[in-house]
Amino acid sequence: MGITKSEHFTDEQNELATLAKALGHPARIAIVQHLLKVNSCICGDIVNELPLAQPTVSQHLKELKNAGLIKGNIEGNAICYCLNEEGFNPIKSFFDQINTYLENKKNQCC
Amino acid sequence: MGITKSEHFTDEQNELATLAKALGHPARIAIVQHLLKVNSCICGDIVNELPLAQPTVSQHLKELKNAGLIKGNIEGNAICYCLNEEGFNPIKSFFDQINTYLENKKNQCC
DNA sequence: AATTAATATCGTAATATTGCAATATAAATA
DNA sequence: TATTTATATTGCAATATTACGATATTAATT
Repeated sequence: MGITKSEHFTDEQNELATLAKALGHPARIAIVQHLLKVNSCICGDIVNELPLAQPTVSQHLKELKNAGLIKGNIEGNAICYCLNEEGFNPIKSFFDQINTYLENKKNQCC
Repeated sequence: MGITKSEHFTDEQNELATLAKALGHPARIAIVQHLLKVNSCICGDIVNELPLAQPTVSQHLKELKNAGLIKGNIEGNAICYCLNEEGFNPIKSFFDQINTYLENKKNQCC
């Protein structure tokens, strides 16, 4: 990302940015969309779904997991992934604020 | 970002990722939050608000503008920025989907 | 016209991200 | 226990992001 002065921002700002950044790649959007569709699936299904090599998918899954947006359960020698409800809460309330604002403000700029 | 194979993903996935990436930095979250609070303000106010130099802030504003999340109106020799309502639509409907899903699914993983 | 004020752009160093081959790990199965 | 299957980790090259000093641009003011 380059040099980021995260110490100069609030915890909330850093948390929201981390969540947004986790969603800031089409492969990770595709993973979330796939989990929305199938509810839960093993890693191999996602590898088949995406146009990327297995290590690359594994890395994207790791980033989504680190951000708290998905969770993985060991299931035999496979790992079953699904969305993590609580992980979306901060970003959900952020967009709720924005939506409420935009609905009331009717977009009058300057 | 490194090598990103955006041609392998759908337009929707690329668009959502672009919007999320634009919000994936605490400075840009802070800018959006500030605009939420003051409705609109000139660039210089944002420079004073953030712990970053003017060229850096200008660059962050440019990225938010390129993503369509804010717009800037020339006002004398200053530029007045505010949120761009339509820009948030794709990401809004994406999170609406996620919220609807999570409310109905009650988070049953695997 | 020169100066000031506000913002953008350029250039560049430091750092982060992306992608994947090679390899490691861990569980199931033969 | 050797092999297969599923996933993660390592290492590295290519590329992107971040930050900011220096400088350019543009409009207002003197």
